[in-house]
Amino acid sequence: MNTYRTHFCSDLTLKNLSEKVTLSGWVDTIRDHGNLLFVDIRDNYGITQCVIDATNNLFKKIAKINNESVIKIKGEVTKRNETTVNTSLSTGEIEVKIESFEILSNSNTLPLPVNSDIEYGEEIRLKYRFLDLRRNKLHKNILLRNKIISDIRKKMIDRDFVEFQTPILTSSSPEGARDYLVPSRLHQGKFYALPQAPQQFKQLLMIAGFDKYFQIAPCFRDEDSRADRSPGEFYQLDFEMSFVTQEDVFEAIEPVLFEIFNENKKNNKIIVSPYPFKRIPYNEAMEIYGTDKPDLRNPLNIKDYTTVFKGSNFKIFSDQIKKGSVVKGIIVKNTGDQPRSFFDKLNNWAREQGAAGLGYISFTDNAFKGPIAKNLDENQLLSLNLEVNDSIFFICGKLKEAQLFSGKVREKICNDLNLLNKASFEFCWIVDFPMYEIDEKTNKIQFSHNPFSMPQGEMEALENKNPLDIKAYQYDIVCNGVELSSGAIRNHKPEIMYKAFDIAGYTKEELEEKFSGMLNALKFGAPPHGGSAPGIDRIVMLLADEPNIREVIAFPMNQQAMDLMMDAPARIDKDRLEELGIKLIDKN
RNA sequence: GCGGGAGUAGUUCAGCUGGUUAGAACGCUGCCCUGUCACGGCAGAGGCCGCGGGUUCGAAUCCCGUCUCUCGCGCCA
Repeated sequence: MNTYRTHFCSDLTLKNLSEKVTLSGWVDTIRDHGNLLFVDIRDNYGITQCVIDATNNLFKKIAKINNESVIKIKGEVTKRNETTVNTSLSTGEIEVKIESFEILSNSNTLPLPVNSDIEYGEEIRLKYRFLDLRRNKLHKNILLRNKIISDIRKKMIDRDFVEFQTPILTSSSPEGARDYLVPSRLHQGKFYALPQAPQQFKQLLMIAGFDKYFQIAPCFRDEDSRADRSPGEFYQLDFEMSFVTQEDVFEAIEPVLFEIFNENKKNNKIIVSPYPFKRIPYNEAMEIYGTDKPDLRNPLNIKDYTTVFKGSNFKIFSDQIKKGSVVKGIIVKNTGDQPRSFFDKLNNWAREQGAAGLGYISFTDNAFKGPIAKNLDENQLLSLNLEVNDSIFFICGKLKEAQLFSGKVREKICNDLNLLNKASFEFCWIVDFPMYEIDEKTNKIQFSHNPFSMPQGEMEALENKNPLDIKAYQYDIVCNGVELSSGAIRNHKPEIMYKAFDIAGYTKEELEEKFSGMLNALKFGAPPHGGSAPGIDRIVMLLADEPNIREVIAFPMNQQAMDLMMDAPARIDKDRLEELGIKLIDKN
């Protein structure tokens, strides 16, 4: 190939026997037998074993090389003796007999071993990220990420989506997160904001007539991190389409997601749910799964048992029902014969979670057991429809909190009993999100999602319906309990926009001041349009089967939003601050 | 901002209800070793037990404070 190498470290096989080759790469391991030594040389593509014996005068020099030094070796490809073949390497049938070598770059003693798969602390991994990235797992994850992104790009372009770049320095957008701000030198006292998403720009591109937009878009939000939420920045497959209904958007992206998952899954045993994906209305998701991002691999469902307990002798529940509470229950198969401790542990867990407890009834040998059973009469017990060896767990509370806690119980029991079919990706759409909700602190009506979504029923619904009953053309896509994206059919009519904001307590003037660019554009002929934006990092995380998003990002920040390698954020020289017209205040 | 877990050698960890010189493995240094692939063997160096204070004859261990990392909650419409 060139002066550094004729082959990659994954290339050589018996076909290359007797060839004189040159390899360059990192010293993975040296095994020194005194008069014979092996060097495993590693590059992006693989590992090749090289060998030298003490009759060669280079022997002593090679023996002293540190791991992870970069070397170039020249030598002859030789066949390994049958007993010494290594079947776990693609190059395991040959080795290279070293004839000469050159150290291209020395490595100090490593703070973090590279040739090992054991877990290390995140602090050291992030500080020496370049070493961590050399290691097998992370290296593979990043290559997978690249493959997924290039696949996405191909598939979107094949479907006539057009790729755009949108500004990084922009102004605050309508999303609800905190913006990252960048001070302006030319306009002192004013700030740019990094985009939380290219939401307004993609809508403007639709208004500009480009019909189908997409972008592998960087998004910036100054919010606290989670295991599946990178601090600061993340990437979305942002897309938008003109002249479409909600169903058209679903039909456009479902095959892309299905193929991405099906073509990049770890092995062929993994099943990807076929499209069209299940559509679940928000209210139904809350009723059956107790969450708006259900993991459909979990076989447990929540049902309502309020009527069973309404007139029952179980005072704890029936009294609460009189005050407006509901009772939710989860039937779990094959648990009637679990020991008392199983139920006690769950009860204790529920208390730790802040619930009063977790009552249950189990049905075995045609008898109902458990602390609640004696409080129900026969008809009430039979109406539970339990089969032999079923248990049912009850949650009582105000609707929303009962739903949410039932969701936690559903997840907890599923995990404890290991009921999840891990070898599958189960997609669903959550649709019909409410347009508005009540702010519990202020009791005021506010947007529950993106204020730019089109309300179902449009102007007619805004004028005549109770705002809390209005649904939006707003949808999420969920996979295995992970929210991959939010999307919507947008509101493209200014008069509906004014009305929608009016209901949430914004005057026409406030709206025009905040979103003048967008609003103005809608007045010059905006097509009906909508889209969505699946999170790239989360897609890679699912496909790489990683529990933490930092494992699929080359250079992530830590939980405190610091880059330990580049030392960001950092203090800025006084001169620079002065230039920007910024004076720091000492909060202490 | 709040709650859980963690912080001991370069690294991953052990170290009991307080007790003499703080251990192991990997890595590092030196020596031995011609078929290993996590090579093996012998020897050695390496520690402010996160930091500060307190209790005690005595603290890695108990108490208080503080810092750092991490998971969750709030937050992310």
